[in-house]
Amino acid sequence: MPTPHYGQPRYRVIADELRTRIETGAIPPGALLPPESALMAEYRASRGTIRQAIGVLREARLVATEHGRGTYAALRSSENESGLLAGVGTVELIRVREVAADEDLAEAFEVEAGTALVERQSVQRVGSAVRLVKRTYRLRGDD
Amino acid sequence: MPTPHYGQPRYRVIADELRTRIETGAIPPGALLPPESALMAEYRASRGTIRQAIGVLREARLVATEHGRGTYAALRSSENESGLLAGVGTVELIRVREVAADEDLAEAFEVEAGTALVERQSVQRVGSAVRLVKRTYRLRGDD
DNA sequence: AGAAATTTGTCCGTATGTATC
DNA sequence: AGATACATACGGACAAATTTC
Repeated sequence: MPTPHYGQPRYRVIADELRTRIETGAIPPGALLPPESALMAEYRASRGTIRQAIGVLREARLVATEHGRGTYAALRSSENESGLLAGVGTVELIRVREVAADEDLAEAFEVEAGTALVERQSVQRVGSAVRLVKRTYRLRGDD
Repeated sequence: MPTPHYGQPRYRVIADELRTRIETGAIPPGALLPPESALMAEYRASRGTIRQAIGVLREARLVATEHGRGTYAALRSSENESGLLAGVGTVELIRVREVAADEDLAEAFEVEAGTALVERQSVQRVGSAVRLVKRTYRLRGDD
């Protein structure tokens, strides 16, 4: 199979399909997703494509992956596992994730509430103390 | 070379090296990074690895890529501090209000959830369309 | 305790399509 | 038209963490 990207790329289609499985409970919270090898067979896609699809879900914090174990559907309470405290710089990007637009954001972007937005959170430190937290929101279409 | 290393994936090492070049001014703001082919030769890495490294910097908004052009070092002074895209469109402060800290914010500021924070929301427009919404959070009385 | 199997992580090389200069 | 760069997709390989036998 060469590379026809008509419309949606395959990894996005696969990501959406897996997202639906998680959101409908076909894959319950905390459960393991099928291993990459199984998804390769099911979707007849290469491993790279499967991993790219899972990467989309991971960025959206819908799944979490552990080396040697597998990829789990996220638990609702495991939201604050960012734990990126390495930088000494003044501004540090903490995370990027997809969130559903609340009413305010939906009104600003003129979309329906619940539309997926990309949220970036960063913190500004003075010494070790957090001075400010910044969250920016963009449409998924990007810049 | 099969796959040496570990301790740090190659693409992260390359990303860190490029980040240093940008932050030290070896690659000045707005300047083009070397093309992928040059980085491939310099680091003896495959294209995918180079692109992955650049992807890390792009996500952190340290660089920006343009189709058919190349990858530029970001204009740190105006772009990184504000989180906005330099010089594009108009910025308008929408509102200031007090909100209760959610779990993420409480953890960042090292206070209890529910502590009052000052939230400022502003939007960046290009024409009439909203490009980006920014929300900043500070402790009350901290400016 | 140890070896094998499973699963994810990373890297390589290649190929095709698309967009811009 | 040609060069450059990006997006997507494939296949193969070895490394590392975990589980299973």
